[in-house]
Amino acid sequence: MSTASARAYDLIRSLILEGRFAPGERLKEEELTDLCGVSRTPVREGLRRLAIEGLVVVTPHQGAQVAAIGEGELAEIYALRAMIEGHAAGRAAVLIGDDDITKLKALASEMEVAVAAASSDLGGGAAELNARFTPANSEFHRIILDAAMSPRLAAMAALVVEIPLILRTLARYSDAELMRSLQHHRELIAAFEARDEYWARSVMRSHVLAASHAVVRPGVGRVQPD
Amino acid sequence: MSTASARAYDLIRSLILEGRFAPGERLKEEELTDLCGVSRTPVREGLRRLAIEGLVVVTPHQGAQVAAIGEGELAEIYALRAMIEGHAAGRAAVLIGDDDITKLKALASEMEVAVAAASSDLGGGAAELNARFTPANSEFHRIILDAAMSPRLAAMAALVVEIPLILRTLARYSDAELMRSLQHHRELIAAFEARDEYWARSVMRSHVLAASHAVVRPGVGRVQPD
DNA sequence: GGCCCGGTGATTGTATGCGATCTTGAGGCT
DNA sequence: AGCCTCAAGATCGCATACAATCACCGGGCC
Repeated sequence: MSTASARAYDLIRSLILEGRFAPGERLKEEELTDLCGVSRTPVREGLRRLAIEGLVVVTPHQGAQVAAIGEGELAEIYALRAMIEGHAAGRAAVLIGDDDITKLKALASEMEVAVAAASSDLGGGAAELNARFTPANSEFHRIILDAAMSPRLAAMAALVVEIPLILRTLARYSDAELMRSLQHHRELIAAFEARDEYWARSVMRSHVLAASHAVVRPGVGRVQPD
Repeated sequence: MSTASARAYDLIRSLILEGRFAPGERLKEEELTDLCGVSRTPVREGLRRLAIEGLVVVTPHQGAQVAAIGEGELAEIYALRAMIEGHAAGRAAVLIGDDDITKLKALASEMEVAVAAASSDLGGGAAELNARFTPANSEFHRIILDAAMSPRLAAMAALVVEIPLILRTLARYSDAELMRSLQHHRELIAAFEARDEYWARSVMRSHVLAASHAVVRPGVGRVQPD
């Protein structure tokens, strides 16, 4: 139990990402105080941090509420994410170490196993997929981001990576889209091993934009062209 | 005097940007309390905000210190800035209104006048340039960013726009570089009037990358290719 | 003489109290 | 009936007090 502020931040954040708070719902500081077991001061700090990450919005003298995002906004977020993570992948291709590539391979395998297991027993597969695929996928992307060795880039990524998670969209992925996602992971690893930053960036962009189309269906509108 | 928190944030921020605190210098909360005339609580909030914007770094139980950035880091920051502001310019080209374009023209003229005045009376021109050119330039970029209508994009820009200002690099611009900068402004306006997002993005990228080379001299290393 | 260790001062982290501001509801006026 | 006004309740913002932690320094031990 290091700092109370970190605990408040982590707890509120996970509650939001788990969907325990509805988008737009007002978050009263005192209420969160009871939930976290800490005082209002660290709660406030955590809330401000989340506000900057875009998970909540705070309006002066009115408190915080869970961020609610529209379709067009989501499309823009994915476009930004493609740009940011593409850039990160490009840098990572130059800077990444062999040990990290090894980890990426392990994670790619794990995701492949998860998808295979989910498609074999149909029905209850979605939940299991969320439980096994999502953490590995997050870790996969995190390793690449860390390999880029740019704290500012990481801060930018934080602004756009977590928002889509509020919508927990994985269940809407079709089998074809999942397979394509797995192939993207393998292709990224190949690009890293070739130390080809342009290739890595292109694949990552494709990866994110493909996910974008899986989430915001009718057509994502403007897409970042090369 | 709206909120004390905002005042603390603004004051500390401007003090850092004015160079009143040396990079790496430790910022004690109580000391800032005296400077701002507010309590420690809003000072802490402002400090955390600045930390996320990258102007200061806070280490637990050790307080905050002004961010110190190296050459390589600066090059990376400019690369990110080219990417972010380029994207913003592209979006702005589609979304910007005629009134904003009018404002951009006025600002471009003002900067041209400032440069002309500075080059006529040589010597003390640099200070005047900083006083007249820099605010107009900041406003110019801010209008474009606002026209992009993406709060997350604006948040990303905040991460990379202000850091180079710590180094107050304008004095190192050569006359040729200044002229090129002015031409970029005019070309950007032309791209906006043509509603050509690709053109606008390219020009903005050029604009930022040119500035990058004016600041980190020996060669900025990797540059974001098309 | 160098290194480890504990005490002390300073500084940050947290809790709580008070004042300011906003929201909400009822009541009166147009 | 609809709108405005205003008062009560609730909630946020800020200040201050207390607790936890860390850095520094002097002394003892190896």
